[in-house]
Amino acid sequence: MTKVLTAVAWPYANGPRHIGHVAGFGVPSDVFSRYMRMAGHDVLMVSGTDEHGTPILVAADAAGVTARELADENNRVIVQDLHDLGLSYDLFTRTTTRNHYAVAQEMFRTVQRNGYLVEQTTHGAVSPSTGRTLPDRYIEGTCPICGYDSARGDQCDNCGNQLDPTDLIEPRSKINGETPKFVETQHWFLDLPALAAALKKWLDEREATGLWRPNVIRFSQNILEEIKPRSMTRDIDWGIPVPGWEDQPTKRLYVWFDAVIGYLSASVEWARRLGDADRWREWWDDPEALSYYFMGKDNITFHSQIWPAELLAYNGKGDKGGEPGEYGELNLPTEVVSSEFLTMEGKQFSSSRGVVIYVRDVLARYQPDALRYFISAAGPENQDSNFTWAEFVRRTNDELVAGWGNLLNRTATLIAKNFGEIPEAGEPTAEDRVLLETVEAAFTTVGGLIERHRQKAALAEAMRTVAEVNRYVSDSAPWQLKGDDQRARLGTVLHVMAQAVADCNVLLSPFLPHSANDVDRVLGGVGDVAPMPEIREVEDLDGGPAYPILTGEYSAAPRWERKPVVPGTKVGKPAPVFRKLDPSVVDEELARLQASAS
RNA sequence: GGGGCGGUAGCUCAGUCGGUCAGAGCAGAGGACUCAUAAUCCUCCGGUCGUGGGUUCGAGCCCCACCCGCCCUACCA
Repeated sequence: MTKVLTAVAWPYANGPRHIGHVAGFGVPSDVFSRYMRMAGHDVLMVSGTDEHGTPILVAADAAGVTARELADENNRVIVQDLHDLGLSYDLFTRTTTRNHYAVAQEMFRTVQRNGYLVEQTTHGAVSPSTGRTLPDRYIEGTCPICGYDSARGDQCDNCGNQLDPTDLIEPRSKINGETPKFVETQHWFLDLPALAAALKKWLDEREATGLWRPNVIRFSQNILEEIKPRSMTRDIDWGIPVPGWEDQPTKRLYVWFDAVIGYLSASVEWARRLGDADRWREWWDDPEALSYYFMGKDNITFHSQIWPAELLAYNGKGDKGGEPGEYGELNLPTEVVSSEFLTMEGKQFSSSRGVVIYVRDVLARYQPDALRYFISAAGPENQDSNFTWAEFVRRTNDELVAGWGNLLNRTATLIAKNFGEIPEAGEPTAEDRVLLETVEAAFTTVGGLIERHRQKAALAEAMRTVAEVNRYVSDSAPWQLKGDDQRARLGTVLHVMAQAVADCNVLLSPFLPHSANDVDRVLGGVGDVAPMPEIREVEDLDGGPAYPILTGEYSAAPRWERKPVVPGTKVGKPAPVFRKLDPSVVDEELARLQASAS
């Protein structure tokens, strides 16, 4: 049994999340975790909402609420979405807990003590009215190169040149239009160059495993070449106070410095809530433990450079040496599993332009497993992929309903009509044996593919197995086995079908957990194939405000192997598990999209 | 500008060590069956693997150039 940390990207709480987000980190991390648990590993799956940073402040100002109020609201929406999708977090928390503040500050202090945080004077833009940092992207003005009047501080969208905000002619704040003030300001910089050699060594070792996706390892190695110190504090009054700068309430930790620490702080919180406060160390301090980080490609920098750099600095493993802090020597990521981007009807998702489908809107109208199926079958695993409603309807109707759902129905109906319970198997024929061997072999192939993060291939293999069973049913034609003299053969065929369907259900359960439980009930079980997360309202462990978490008890998941069906189990006439979609939903959804985009 | 990814059947995509690798699903045509949410099963149709060179006994696969699309470029997260 291996300790496996599934570290899932933290959804940013400036609004509800769209299906591109859950396609990138949510569903793949859950499929992986569910499978690894079934394969006998000790999985700890953690995440939470990321709630600091400028965009949340800006959104809160626009809504006339405080940043905390906005974060509270979006945290709830996101928790509900992830719950409804059936994502099996051991703990889904948030970055505004006191526990997280304490862990982030401990990391900062130790990294600082080890010498990897250096104070530097820099200049940046601030808003004169609020004193807050104005990030480059929040400044616009006239491009000095092409004269475009809405160039951003970091780049001109018209001519594509990279800019410095001080280059802009007549710069103005995108937030309130005022003229930014360029000031000198002190910040703590993470000394990445002092960690570059250690980072390179770690990346080279990771590359040598051959397991990382080519895009990810190449990109990670590439950005190492132009490594520079990077500021880990900001002029902002929303975020985690900077240790040693408590007297300066407008200086806070950079949101990314603390967000990645969430993986550690959530593990700590999980252990504390379990009443076994040091339990998290089994995933973090034991070099044998494995850790997999799931995210979209825009997060690679932070997971294959910033976070490992923080860990190396904390461990005292850079050029400047040092000693680990109270958390001990922490494990660096085993694998950064980044996905690419999902596009929406051929266009990039954009909340501001209305090119977006929110998770909750999909879940309000369609089954969660229909979305999970689409994402698993056609998601942006190794390259960008496109979501279209037509394809969503087709995948649901032709593959989920017509392929898998129909196999279940014909099996259950035949059993219900002829026996009312799963019959005993008689002497198997060669065909029976071949089918059962084929299905059983799929545990190895599908499992191996999931383990190597090739979920599209894994699901395709599972669905190919479903097709094999459908073929067996057609070839065996149990509906033609009518006389008393054929009753024993009929029983055997139906027994084999029941076994094969039960096996397929286990194979599909990491992808389709909700329906896996429904399928189990159709076959006379109690629906305990795929444990589900629950939302729980909890007190902050250290006296902060209460909040909802996502957690669950997943140890009851079945093993990743054949579980023999039990003859005599009652099977009644089935009700469909999967809902077929009317083709008209394509036009309805496209009209909806059109309306929101205009 | 720099870096990266992709361009394979009408559509969506597999093809991980250069040697049955020219594939799957859908769409289209025909047939079988009737247990099943008109689902299922079988057969057929279908490609100059972006373009042009090169390496090799042999190239979707390796090298070079070019065309097209997308992404990243680190003070958005």
